[in-house]
Amino acid sequence: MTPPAKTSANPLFLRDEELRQGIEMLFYAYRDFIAEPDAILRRSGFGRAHHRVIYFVGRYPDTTVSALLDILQITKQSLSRVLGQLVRDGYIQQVKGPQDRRQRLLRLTEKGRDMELKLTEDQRARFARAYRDAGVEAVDGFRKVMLGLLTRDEDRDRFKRLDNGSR
Amino acid sequence: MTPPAKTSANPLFLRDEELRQGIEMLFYAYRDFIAEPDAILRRSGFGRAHHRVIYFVGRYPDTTVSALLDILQITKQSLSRVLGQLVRDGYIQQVKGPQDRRQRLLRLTEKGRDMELKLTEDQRARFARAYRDAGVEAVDGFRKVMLGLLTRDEDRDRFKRLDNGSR
DNA sequence: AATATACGTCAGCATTGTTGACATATATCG
DNA sequence: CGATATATGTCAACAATGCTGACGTATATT
Repeated sequence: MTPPAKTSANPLFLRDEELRQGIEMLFYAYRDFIAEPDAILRRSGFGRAHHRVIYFVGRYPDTTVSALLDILQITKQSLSRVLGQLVRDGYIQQVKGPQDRRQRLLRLTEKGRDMELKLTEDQRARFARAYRDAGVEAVDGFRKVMLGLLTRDEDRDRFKRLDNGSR
Repeated sequence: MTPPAKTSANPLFLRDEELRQGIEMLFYAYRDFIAEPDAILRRSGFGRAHHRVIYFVGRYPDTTVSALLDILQITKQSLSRVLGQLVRDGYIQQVKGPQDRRQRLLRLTEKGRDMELKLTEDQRARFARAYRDAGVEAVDGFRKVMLGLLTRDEDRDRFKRLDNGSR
């Protein structure tokens, strides 16, 4: 009838400690991950939301507004504000969908591409270093856990196995 | 003199693809990670910033304001706003530091503890599921990579190896 | 022809970050 | 002891980015 004790001999406590470490690692990693882009954006008069839009438009050229909304999980009004600025300032170009002419397909301009590379430079370097130091096996474990954290299968599907063609 | 081609035979492209998948996994994981707490907070009239304060005060009882600022990496004015609300609403209690009486040591009240558990319930369940599905080896890799992503050694030091006492 | 969908827009509000300035209590140093 | 540094708090203004609600237009589908 005694409550679970918080000692290292208690497996329930160990488990909670492990889970909380995960929570915190995610917090710290994300905090550090956005620090450098945020500083760059600040100097350019933009914010984190602009970065996300630039990133995913660069990643999925000719994507639709709906698809972008589904990725970002924000309202169209929130997206509209930053997207409008990026279009007006010449970072993103909109073209009517060839099949469905209601769509506005999004793509980066040269200027947008330059900005995208500048913004993700630190983030890519950060992953390059972490991956290199941890080793391929650890990277595989990292991916497994990260995918397990996601809510939707459709998001997991975005990460098809990397193939180096050596078959 | 040809530029690097974006084909699956090109190792540079493969590498960039791998790094970008890392970037995106972090984005999606974080997005999903905060969705449920955000919804709860919204109903309680709080925001994400309140969650972070409640979480870390719960994690490090009797921590100082400075230590909390160092974790959150925000200004004291930003912290002050949410911390003040949490103290006024009875979630957090402040006591003068016994050694250094300039300090205001922070700890959760019963009410604060309840809220903390409610807020992290989904996050802990999320990690429990991801860890279980991925396996212990993957978890180890996950931790290695996550720690590699951090900027500061002092943050890495927060994650001492888990010890199950079986030595 | 009616209805649904894709997208845009205006307006207002809340949260959360910032900078800058200033105040108080307490600790430390010379 | 007196000067200085540190820990914390506070007021004010501003910017970015979420949200809800309402309404409008163009195009596709039924």
